[in-house]
Amino acid sequence: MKQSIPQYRKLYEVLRTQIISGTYKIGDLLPSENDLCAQYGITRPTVRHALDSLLHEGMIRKHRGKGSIVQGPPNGIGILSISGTTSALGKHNLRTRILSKPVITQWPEPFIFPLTDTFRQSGCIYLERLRLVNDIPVFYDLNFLPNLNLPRFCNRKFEDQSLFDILRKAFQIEVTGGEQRIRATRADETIATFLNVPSGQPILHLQRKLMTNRPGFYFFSSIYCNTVEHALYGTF
Amino acid sequence: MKQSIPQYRKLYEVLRTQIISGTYKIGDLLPSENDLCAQYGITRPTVRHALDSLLHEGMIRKHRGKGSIVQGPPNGIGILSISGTTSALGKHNLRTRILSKPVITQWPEPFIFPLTDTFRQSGCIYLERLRLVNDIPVFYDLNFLPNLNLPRFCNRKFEDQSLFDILRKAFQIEVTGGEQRIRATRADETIATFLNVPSGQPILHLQRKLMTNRPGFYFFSSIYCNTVEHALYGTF
DNA sequence: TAAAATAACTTGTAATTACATGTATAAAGT
DNA sequence: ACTTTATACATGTAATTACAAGTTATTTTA
Repeated sequence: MKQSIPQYRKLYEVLRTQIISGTYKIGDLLPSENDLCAQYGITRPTVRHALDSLLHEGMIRKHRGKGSIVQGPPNGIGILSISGTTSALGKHNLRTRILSKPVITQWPEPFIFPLTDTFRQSGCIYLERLRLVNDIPVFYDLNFLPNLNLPRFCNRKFEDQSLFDILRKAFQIEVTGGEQRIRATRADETIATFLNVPSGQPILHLQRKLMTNRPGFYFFSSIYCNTVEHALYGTF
Repeated sequence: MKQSIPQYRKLYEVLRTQIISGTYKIGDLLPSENDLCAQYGITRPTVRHALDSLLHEGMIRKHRGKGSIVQGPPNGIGILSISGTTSALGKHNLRTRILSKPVITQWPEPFIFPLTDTFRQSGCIYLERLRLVNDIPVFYDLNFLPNLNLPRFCNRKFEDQSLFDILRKAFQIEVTGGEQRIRATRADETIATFLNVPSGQPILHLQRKLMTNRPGFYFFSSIYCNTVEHALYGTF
C-alpha cells in the first residue's frame, strides 16, 4: 500500500497549498495535530513531521497549548529568503535587460562555490543581466548554470522573464532552497558603469547557490545590488 | 528525573560542540544513530530529532545506508536566517564587548521601524555592543528593546553572553522570527573607529526587527558588519 | 459579581516497535 | 580472477503509547 511519496510529505504539500491558496489565512489556527491525524488517517509523529517542515520554512508558528498559527506564505519574499528578484518586487516595477546572452563556456577557476567534476566537465551556461526598478538599474547579476539537460536553453528569450520562471516552465525545474553569502564591497569600473553609480560606491554583493527539485542540479548567481534607494528586505 | 533541557537538545549541543571543536572533522562519519542511542541511553527518535537540527543548519549531511557525514560549520556567518550571531559562529571565536551598558531612554525619532504607542510610552532600553571574531571587530550593533516587563535588565552582565541567551534564560523570551533590511553603506567616523577600518569603507548595514514568543514583545537591532574577512552566510 | 479551581483542550518530549530501503562487505558461485 | 549473491548495517518512514506542560473556557467557590 506504500508507494513512493511519504505521508508526511503529502500532508505537507496539502497544507502548504492550502495556506498559499488562502484556505487558511494569516493568523488562522490550523486544525490541531489530533484533528489532522483523524482527517488524514495518520498518526501524530507523522503529522508533526509535516508541521515541522512548515515551521521550518516559516509558513506556520506554533504555540504550546494553543495550536499552529498560519504565518506565511513567506511574504512577498525578499530576495533574501527565497526566489529571484522578480517575485521579491512584483513584476510591475521590474525590467530586465540582458547584457550578455547565454553562452556555453568553461566554469571560472576558482569558482565562488565548490564544483563537482560532473559540473566541471559539462561546462557552464553563462548569462549576464541588468535589472531595473522604475527604470533605475539596481541589480547586476552573473548567472552560472551547469550545461546538463537544458536543451535549447541558449536560444530562449530572457527579456523581462524571470530566470526562475523559465526553468520552471520550460524544464520543470523548481528552486527549492539554497545558500548565500553577502558582503559589502566597492563598485569597480564595470559595476559602476552598469549600475550607474560612481566608481568605489558601496555595493551589496550576493553569492548564491540555488538548489532545485532536480537531484544534483544546482546553479549559481553573483548579484551586485545598488542599495542606495532600495534595501534588500527579508523575513525569517 | 529530567528537568528543563530536553534530551535531543543536549545531544544536539554535544555533537555541535564536537564538530566545531574538531572532534569530528569535515567528511567524517558521525556514530550511527543506534550507536548514539546506546552511548547516550536514549532512543532513535530522540537521536534523530537532534540530528535533524544539525542537518537543518547544514552541520551534517545524511546518506541513507551510509550515515551522517560532517559538513559544517558553515564558513560564513549565519546571521541571516535565524538566531543571533552567537549561535551562528559558535562561542569559541566570538567575543563581545559592551560599548554602552543598557540604559533606559527615549526611542529615537524617527525610528527605523514603526512603533506602537505602548512602545513609545514605555521607553527604550538601549545597548551598544562590539563583537569580535578571533579578536577582530566584525559587528557593531545598536539594540533597542521596549522597557516592558524586563526587571533588572540593565543590571545584568552582558560580557560574552548572547543577548538572545539572556532573554531566553532570564525572561523566557525566545526569538521566533523577524524581518530585516540590508544595505551596503560607508563607514562613518564612529563605525570606522569601532570596526577598525578606514573611514568610508563599504560596510554592511542590517536593520532587524525581532519577533518573540511573548505576544506583542519585539525588539530591534541595527548592525554594522565588516564583511572583508567574513561574509554573512544564510540558507533558505 | 469576581476570583479561584477545574476540566478539556493544545503542543512538547520521549520510549518502543516494525518494516522499507539504500550501502558496503564478505561469502558463494561462475 | 571476476561476478553475483547474501548478509549486516545504515538511514527513512510510520504506528503506538505515555506523560509533561501551556492555554482556554467552564465551573465552582468566596
